[in-house]
Amino acid sequence: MGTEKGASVVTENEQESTRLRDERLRKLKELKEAGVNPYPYSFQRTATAQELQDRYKDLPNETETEDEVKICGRILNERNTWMFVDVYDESGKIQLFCHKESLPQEELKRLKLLDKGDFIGATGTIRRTKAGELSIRVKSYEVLCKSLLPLPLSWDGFTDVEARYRHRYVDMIINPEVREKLRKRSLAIRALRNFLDERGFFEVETPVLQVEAGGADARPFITHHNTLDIDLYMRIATELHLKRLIIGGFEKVYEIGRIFRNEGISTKHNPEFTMMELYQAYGDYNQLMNFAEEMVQHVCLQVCGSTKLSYQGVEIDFKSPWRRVTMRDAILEVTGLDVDTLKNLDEARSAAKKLGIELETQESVGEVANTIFEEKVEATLIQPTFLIDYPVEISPLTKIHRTKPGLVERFELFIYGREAANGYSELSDPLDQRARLEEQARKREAGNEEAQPLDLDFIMAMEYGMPPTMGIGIGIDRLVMLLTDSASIRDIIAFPTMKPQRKD
RNA sequence: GGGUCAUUAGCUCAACGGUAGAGCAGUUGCCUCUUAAGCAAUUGGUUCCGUGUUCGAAUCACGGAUGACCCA
Repeated sequence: MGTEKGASVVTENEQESTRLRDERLRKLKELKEAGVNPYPYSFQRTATAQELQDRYKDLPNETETEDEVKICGRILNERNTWMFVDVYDESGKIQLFCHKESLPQEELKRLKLLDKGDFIGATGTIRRTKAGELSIRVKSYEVLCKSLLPLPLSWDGFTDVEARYRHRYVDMIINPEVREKLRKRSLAIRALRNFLDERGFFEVETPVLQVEAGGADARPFITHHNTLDIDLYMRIATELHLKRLIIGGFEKVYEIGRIFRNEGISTKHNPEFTMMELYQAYGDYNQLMNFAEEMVQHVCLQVCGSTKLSYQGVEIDFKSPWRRVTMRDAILEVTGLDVDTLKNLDEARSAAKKLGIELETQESVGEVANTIFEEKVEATLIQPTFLIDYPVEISPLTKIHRTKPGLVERFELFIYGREAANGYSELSDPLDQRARLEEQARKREAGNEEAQPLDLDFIMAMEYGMPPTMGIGIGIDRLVMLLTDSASIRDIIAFPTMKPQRKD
């Protein structure tokens, strides 16, 4: 089979016998024969590694204490034939000092049966060595788990990108920054949730399995319900259900949920990702931009301790207020082209061509304008920027602009040249909504797989009446990428989607 | 979807058409000592898979797999 580095020890469904694993099996057997249970049930520690480091930070070198502690964790290094053992728990590292004068003869000999990667629980007294390392003079220890596979511990690190993502648990053991980034992700989501909860928002959960996957321009995953014998789609947005909740009488709702889009995989795209969408009745997109910049700034402060951060060597400042620029002005600034002067599709297409942009299926001035923006302007928006007032043609769920014909009251937030959020004054006119979704359905018929389906139940809900509403979706993964200075979305997803290894 | 590059021991990497190697880890022995870190000896390979070219292929060609980066 085609193997890859880091996985040759374990193939998909079988465990290859290897000399390194066999050594450990031998030790496992010897432990059992000595009456040791290598997989016991629990261990009561009295302190974590970091607690001890903090508690004894002023203990001078070459000092012994009588303070007895019990610690546990995974062994990641050993020096001088198991005299010094580095044990790591979630909080950090503590060194064990296993001296023949402190350990019973039998346990001293049994150290040989340990390996890096094993879990151990140790009891002993606190001391600091002459080299300044806080240690535990071990009086006794017990094996808490015998590991069978060797960890990729090498001075040069565990760097093979593919192996790291495929065996993320190993990556987490070896590379502490993996855990740190996931911790920050959790912190960011908690900060977001706290922010919304404090403002009276109601957290909801809407269906992942849907008969029609609407609310965004994307291709869905298809799945199948056996007893109903129907195909269902995995959601590509939470928008249409959250609006139904607004219609149902909730005035402030949000959902932080997994979204599935059947698209390519890249450093910025994972097929499943997390989105926060919120809807609030009686607000419009101007109010929403104020709210969004306050919210994102809050999350940034909570996670990074500052509104300024460095992303891939570029300083980004999340301090509000953020620049707001219309799509027309942004294009004008960068290209010198005023899209308001384009009277028809032909003019738009030739203007785009002059800018060196190749067009494909764009069938309206608005779509061409959006393409020009994406090609020429998007990458220049480094600091947080609200791009406002989008063409109606690409915004089927958005309310018509109150003063500018052909435009809608929509913004997208760009940071580091990437889309980070999308918000608008929600379309509440059911007749207009029906017309716009029918137009989308027409595009779908014409072969555009990303055009939105006609969700008749959603239209019906709208006909019962939806108050003026503002709504926004924020891509959590991309935000966390910024907050953790991660180049790849895979770095902030615990188990990113990987193509399986083919077996031949 | 297109291009470029990568894949060799558990990990990190050499070898560039002529006997597959190193460091680390592993094993054994000595040592009760440390901070990449004791000393000595030593094991370990489907060179990602397949088909060619060649007297001879990790190396060259073609096809495939997976990944990374860039582009659309």
